[in-house]
Amino acid sequence: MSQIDKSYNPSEVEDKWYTRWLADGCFKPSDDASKEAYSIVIPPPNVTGVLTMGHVLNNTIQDILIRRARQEGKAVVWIPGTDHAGVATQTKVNAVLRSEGTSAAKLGRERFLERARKWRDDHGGIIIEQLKKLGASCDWSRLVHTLDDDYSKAVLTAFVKLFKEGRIYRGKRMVNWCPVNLTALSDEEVIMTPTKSKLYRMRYELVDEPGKFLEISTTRPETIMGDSAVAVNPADPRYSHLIGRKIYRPFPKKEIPIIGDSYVDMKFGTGVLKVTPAHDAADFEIGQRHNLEVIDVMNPDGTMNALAGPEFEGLDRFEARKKAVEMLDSLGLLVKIEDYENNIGISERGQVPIEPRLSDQWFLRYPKVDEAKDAVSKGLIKFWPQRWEKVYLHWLDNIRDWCISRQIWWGHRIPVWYRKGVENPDINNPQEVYVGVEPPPDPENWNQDEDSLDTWASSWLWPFATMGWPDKDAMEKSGLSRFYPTSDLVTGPDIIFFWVARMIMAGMEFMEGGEKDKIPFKNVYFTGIIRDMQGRKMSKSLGNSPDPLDIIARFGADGLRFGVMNCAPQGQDILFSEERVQLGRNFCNKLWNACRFRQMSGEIADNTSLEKIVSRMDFSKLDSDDHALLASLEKASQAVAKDYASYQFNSITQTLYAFFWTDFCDWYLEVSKARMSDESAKQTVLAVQDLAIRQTLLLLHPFMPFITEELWHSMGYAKSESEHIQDVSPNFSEALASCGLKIDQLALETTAKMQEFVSAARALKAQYKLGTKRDSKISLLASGDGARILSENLEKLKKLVGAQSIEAVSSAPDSPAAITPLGTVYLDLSGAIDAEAEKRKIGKEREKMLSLIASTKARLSNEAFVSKAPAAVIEGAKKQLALYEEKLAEMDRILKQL
RNA sequence: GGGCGAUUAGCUCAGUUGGUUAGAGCGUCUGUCUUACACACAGGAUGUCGCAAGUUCGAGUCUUGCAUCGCCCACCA
Repeated sequence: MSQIDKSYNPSEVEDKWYTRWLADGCFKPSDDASKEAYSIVIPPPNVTGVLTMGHVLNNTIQDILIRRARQEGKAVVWIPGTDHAGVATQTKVNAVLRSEGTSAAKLGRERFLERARKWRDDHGGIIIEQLKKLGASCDWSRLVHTLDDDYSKAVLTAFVKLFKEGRIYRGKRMVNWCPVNLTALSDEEVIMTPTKSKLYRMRYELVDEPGKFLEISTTRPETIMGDSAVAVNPADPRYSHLIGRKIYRPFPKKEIPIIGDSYVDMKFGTGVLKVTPAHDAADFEIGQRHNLEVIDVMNPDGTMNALAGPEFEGLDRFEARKKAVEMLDSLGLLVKIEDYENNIGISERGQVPIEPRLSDQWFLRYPKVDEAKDAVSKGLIKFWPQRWEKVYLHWLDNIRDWCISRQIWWGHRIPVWYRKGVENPDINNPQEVYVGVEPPPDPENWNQDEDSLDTWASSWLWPFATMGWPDKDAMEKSGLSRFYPTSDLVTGPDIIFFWVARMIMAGMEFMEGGEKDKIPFKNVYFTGIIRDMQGRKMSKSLGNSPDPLDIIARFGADGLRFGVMNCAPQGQDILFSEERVQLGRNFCNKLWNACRFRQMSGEIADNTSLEKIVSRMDFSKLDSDDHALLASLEKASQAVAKDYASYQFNSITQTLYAFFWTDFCDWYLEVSKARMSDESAKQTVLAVQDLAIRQTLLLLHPFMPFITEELWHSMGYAKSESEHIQDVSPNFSEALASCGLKIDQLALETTAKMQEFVSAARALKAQYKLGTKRDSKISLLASGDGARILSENLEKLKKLVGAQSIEAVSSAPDSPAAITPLGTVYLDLSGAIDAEAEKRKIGKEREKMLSLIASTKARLSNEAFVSKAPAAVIEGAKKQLALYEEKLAEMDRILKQL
């Protein structure tokens, strides 16, 4: 053991221990088959991303769970990995290429992928190093990336299986098209955003009745050219007679039918809807019902094509909108323009409005939907907080097929090959379409599908594909049978559909055994979202997103972790500011200095086990403060265990903070200062300190791994250089009991009384500006067991109050007074008492006391209360009243004397 | 339109089965380098617990309604 430094230097300590932990293999699971398994798979961050506060929150929670499980002696593994983030990465690489004056199209698929891989390797893995700085104790030897060969094989295996089951199909459907990234997106990747726009009222002329018009409202005049009908509700008396007649589409001018469809809302706008099957999902369905022509007037990039007419061709869709309005106006067909707010679907990646677009895509009919619902509703998988169950079930109840194909190259290419030279190959004919994990044996005769898979169609396999699935040997090697299902999943509710729900379905679909063996995890803890103090989401553009690495450099990883966890109630959003971290940093410093004080107080004896420390105590020297401290610590340990069971992390930090700062440092260490001058008690007091610090370090370790490990060693708790705090059980009560140390719970009461006494005496001194004087003369007119407590604890109390003497007196001196549980305390001012001030003070307290007595009396004389309330409550009220009356009498006595 | 969450001290939040005088951190005011820690210590000030009704002997806590803020879901042009 070594003398510790004057101030805590986190960066030095953190680097030292992280290196040691890696070298000692601390993050690898135990092979001991008798140990209970505990596992977590990390939500894979984007491989080219950097650490955000969201990651800090999420991974700190996982690390806490993981480290606590290690302390409990489980075989623990936390599997790390990264995600290839298809569209996001391809977008970034495209931008790089653009800046170099080239493009993906110019490079071609192979060269583009080469380039993207290089970009990934150059920028990738930063986040992994950052997670290490945070202290994340992942088993890094298991690092998985979704584009690794083995993982890719899992993705393709899943595809092929689902294809063979008939769950994957290809079809021409309306999809969400991103005109920036030129790919289809799933419904979940579209963010509905209220947007200020315009509602254009225009009029179309009836063909058989020139001069007669129908008024129609639209927000998208640029799609007029794609109109193939006008629809009204058949039940609408205003228009039903028009059904079957024709109307002119203004440009390109053409006769189109008026149709009746009950989809049309009679109450909206004019009750007349223009139908553009190629550019609106609802219109497409109407078109299907009425066999309407589908006129696609746009290019994939959102510019207008030749079908839109020569005035429009080549124009961007928003330019085309302006142009269309101008044309309507000049034709006299524009009735009015209103301001209007509507929901527009925005591409999550491209940040532009998506375009409903008809295209050939691959879809998945989700497997095992009912099983996935049951797993959660029956409690096989528990959600924390539970309310997310509703959200989850609602989504599954309304689930629609998943568009899994993306028109990008960065990802898993769809494992489907079409025989060369076959027009419209039949997907069910193996002669014409080959589907397999391995390419066809004669690749020269086939063309592979150009699309790749949605990234989530790879990450939904994460809990088992990271454990070697589908390869039997790899599964054996990584211990799938042992670590799957995983224990806990920690993630944000924003990806409950993207990821959580899909993983559950994937587990049910691909894993074997009973439903209990198939589920991917037993608990899902949903974190809140980290926001700034104004409640805004953190974002790069707002510049309100602090760099966690910078915070770690200034406050230490432990301070960051503790500060974040301290303000993270279960599932509520977190308003983050640096002050939170200061709290954590300050707590580290408190811990550090308490240990320093312990070291300065006396040589550290054998601290290598709880039993050894207890054996150093002379039980007869234990006084009420020792008992109270240990009782309080026992309570804290139990509260912590209970909070882990319900994932109440902020409650744990609060419990430990309060115990250590208030009970241990503010009271016990101060008390120790007086007691340690008594040589006969000193060793026992030091042993109690050692015991309390040891237990605090153990309980704190999951939250603050670095400083606790450092102190574990420097305070001599480690049995050897190679023992780590993560391997030591945090169990306290049973361990104490087995050492024969019985804790007197009643001591808590005695200590509480002394604390109140000290507090009151100090306040009295402060009132007379004597707060800093150490030589005050104090008298106590004792009540109850006050005299005994005073005499037994005289030295301590003198030191704590800052008194030269505390004398028990039998009659009240003429001095300022305060009422305490030990009796009435008097401060000797040698006659310099300010009688008026005293009267005011006591008078104020007396007022309060009178109202308390009145309300308690009223309660007790209430027939209904006395007859219905439980006996204990009534008894409590009576006791209370007696106490109040006693105090009142004492106040009256003091006032009279004044 | 449907669902969920929040509303407690100047700020951010605890308050888990309804039961003594509602707590913490930060901030603020006063004093202090008191043999660990000024990232600290001691003391003080600050609350009709969003509003209204109800249940109950008793409500910050349970019920209903309302208000404000936030989030999620939903094909009204």
